Amino acid sequence: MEITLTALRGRWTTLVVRELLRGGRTYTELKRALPALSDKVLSERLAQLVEAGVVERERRPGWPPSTYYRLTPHGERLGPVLQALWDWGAHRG
Amino acid sequence: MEITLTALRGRWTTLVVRELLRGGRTYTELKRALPALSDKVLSERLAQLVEAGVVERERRPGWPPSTYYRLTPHGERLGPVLQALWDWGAHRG
DNA sequence: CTGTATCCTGAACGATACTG
DNA sequence: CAGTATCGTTCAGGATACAG
Repeated sequence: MEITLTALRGRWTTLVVRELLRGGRTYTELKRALPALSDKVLSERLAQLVEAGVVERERRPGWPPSTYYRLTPHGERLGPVLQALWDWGAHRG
Repeated sequence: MEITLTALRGRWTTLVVRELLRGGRTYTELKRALPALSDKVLSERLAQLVEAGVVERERRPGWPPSTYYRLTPHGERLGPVLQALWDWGAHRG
């Protein structure tokens, strides 16, 4: 379970995952969807998620340069779990 | 969902909740169960959880002084959610 | 026993500038 | 376009001392 804490640590990490749960995205698309994140933070979170095996990174050849991010199968399995977490938060206690 | 992030923010928060999912605990019992946490961190996390409506605090009269912590109904509902998170982490994918 | 006060470290964040 | 470099800020956390 320490694993989970390491994989999802960071204030913005789950929001990046949420964006990718809706489908693969390029760097620019993620940036537009999450304007609150600086380039630095977005890059750091993506690298962390790749390292954790949650996200897969694919450089695309051609011009303009493009990098595509998508969830791995492991990352996809995070969907219902995070949904449950958010539902809990939306619920008045 | 920002609510969830605020309520559970902090590296140790979910571990404190996990301990309380097994039943109410006094401060000393929590401290023994989570020896990695300094008094300061344990107090801070408990105060944060009380503030978030996840945990209930009850001072008990008599000697020695004692304070009892237990999950609120809202906190109890966190059980299966966190379990799912930990299961995800335990699963190599 | 159940905390609070103080001081310090390190991680995450934020803003701006710059490169392949 | 997709980042890295740099610098400053903020905040969770660790250690120790002390108080109600």
